[in-house]
This record gives sequence, structure tokens and C-alpha cells, in this order.
Amino acid sequence: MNEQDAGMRVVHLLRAITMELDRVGERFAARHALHPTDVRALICLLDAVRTGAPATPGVLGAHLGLNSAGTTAVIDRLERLGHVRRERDTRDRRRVLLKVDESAVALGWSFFGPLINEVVAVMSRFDAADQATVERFLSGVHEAVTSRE
Amino acid sequence: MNEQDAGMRVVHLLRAITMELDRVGERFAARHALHPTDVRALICLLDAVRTGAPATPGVLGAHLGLNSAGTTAVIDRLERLGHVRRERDTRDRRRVLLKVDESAVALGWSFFGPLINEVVAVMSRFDAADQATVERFLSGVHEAVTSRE
DNA sequence: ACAAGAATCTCGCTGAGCGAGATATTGCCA
DNA sequence: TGGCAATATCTCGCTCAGCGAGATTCTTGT
Repeated sequence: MNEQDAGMRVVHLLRAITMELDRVGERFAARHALHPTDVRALICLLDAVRTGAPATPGVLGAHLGLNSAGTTAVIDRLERLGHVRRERDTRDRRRVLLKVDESAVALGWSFFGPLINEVVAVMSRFDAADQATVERFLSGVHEAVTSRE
Repeated sequence: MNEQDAGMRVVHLLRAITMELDRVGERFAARHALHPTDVRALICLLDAVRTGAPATPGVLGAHLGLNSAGTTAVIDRLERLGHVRRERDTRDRRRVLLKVDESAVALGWSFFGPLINEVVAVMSRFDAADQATVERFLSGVHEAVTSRE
């Protein structure tokens, strides 16, 4: 049980959690007549709302790894469902600003709420110092994985 | 900074890591002329090899959430690339056993190797007790997320 | 034997996402 | 100021992953 083994086991755990969260997202998508990509788009848009960053098709498409045609299609679907609406930017009239509807925020919470509750429940089994350890570890993994080519 | 907040931050970290690992998988897929689904299939097949469980189209399709037609298509693609081959089960001749080729195992390692290294590197910044804490936490999350409807 | 059921495959179709190019707008620079 | 390259978004036509329905092959209980 050396540290190499622990790394291995943790990788497998992270992978298993990742796959399971993907499945949760897919089930959520199916239950709300959304595609997995639409869920990812919704999450991205809600992040933009949280951080106050302006959401545009260009930013969204870059985040999702779609080209402009695919991005237009995603936004069309979300707009048809009433989750976002397009508004021309008055400053730069080439750009379109994506306004997120209240229904999308509610939808987001119905997705994340239960997950947050479960993770809070698991966290509550640890004392403050261990919670901090977990957070530092996940931050480290996040940075490591984000800064890959 | 109460425990609710910590849970929230950890959920966001897990989500961010999940999304980033998805992107890693997608980049890996693109670089090897695979579809994201094919990568998931490959991982599932390698798991079967590791655990010694027999891999069949039925099991694979169930894991991937595909119907039988889609499953056949995935296996066709992997077989065309030489990563698996079909073999009739001699015991139950309705079944097909999926034999994983050496090239697929190598491919799997080229995917997981770097990830394992990075996680091991992050883990090495923690002492044994904290590593155990991380592992316990991830196990808890895994269980919680797995046992959802 | 034969019917019911199980595992896999075939066929035709829908639709997500791509490449290429059209359109509208801005900003740089002579 | 006028023209041109760059930027943001959208349209069109196509490919192919995955679906539903049903065909095929084999097993098992009676």
C-alpha cells in the first residue's frame, strides 16, 4: 500500500465518479427532454450568470468544443425550450448576448441540489481539518488536469 | 466558511474535474480516430480484462447505455481498428465473447498513464494520513453517487 | 419436439455536429 | 474619410452515431 498504489486507487475512484456523474447528467437530460450537450451548455451558462461574465455563442461554443454551426443549434434548442433568449449587444452589434431564463436556473438547481446534499452528507462525516485536506487535494487535481495539453 | 459552503465548493470542484476529464477523453479520442463512446467502451473492456469478467456485447451495451444496434456499431468500429475481435462462446452459442487485443491495452495505458502520474504527484504532497482521508472521502462520494435513482 | 425466451445482428431513419461559405459589423490604417 | 482585414454569428448540405423494430440463431423448460 505505497503511494503509487494509493494514486492508482484514487485515479480509479475519480474515473468511476466521473463516469457516474456523466450518467447522472444523462439521466437528468433524458428526463427533461435535453441532450447531454444541452445540459453542459446550461451549466456553462449558469456559471456565466454566477460570475457575471457575459455569455455569447462564441464563448459557449468554445467551452463546449463545438464549431459555430453546432453552437447555433444548441442555442436554438435551448431557446425553443425557453431557457435562454438571444439579444443583440448594443455596444458591438456583431455579438449576441445569451440571457438565461429563470426556468433554466431552477432546472440547474434541481440538478445540482441533490448532488450537493449528498456531498455535504459525505463531508459531514469528516472534521474541519480533513475537509480542508479534501478541498486542497481536489484543487490540486483540478489544476493538474486543467493544465494539460 | 461552514460545512455547507465546503460541500458546495467540493461539488463544484468535482464537477470541474469531471468536465475536464471528459475533455481529456475527447482529446484522446480525437487523436486516435476514436469516438468518445469508443473510449468509454475501451475502458469498460479493459475493466473486464482486469477483473477477469467475460465481456459480451450485452454487458458492454448495458454499461454504455446503448441499445443493441448501437452496441453492434461500437463493436464494429473497435473491431475494424483491431482493438477487439468477436468469438462465439462455445458454451452458449447465442453469445459473443469480446477478446481485447494487446493494442487496446497499450492504448489504455497511454491514456491512463499520464493521468495516474499527475494524481500520484498531487498525492505525494500529502502525508499518509491525509492520503487515507482523501481515499475515504472519494469512496464515500462514489458510493453516494452510485446508489442514486 | 416445441414454445418461450435470450443474445445478437440488420435495416431504415432521425438528428447532432461538421466544413464551407454567407452576412453583418467593427476597427485599423493610409 | 474610405476601403479592407478581422470578428461574430448564422445558413446550407452532408456524414455518421444511435434509435426502434424486427429478423436470426441458439438455449431451456416442459
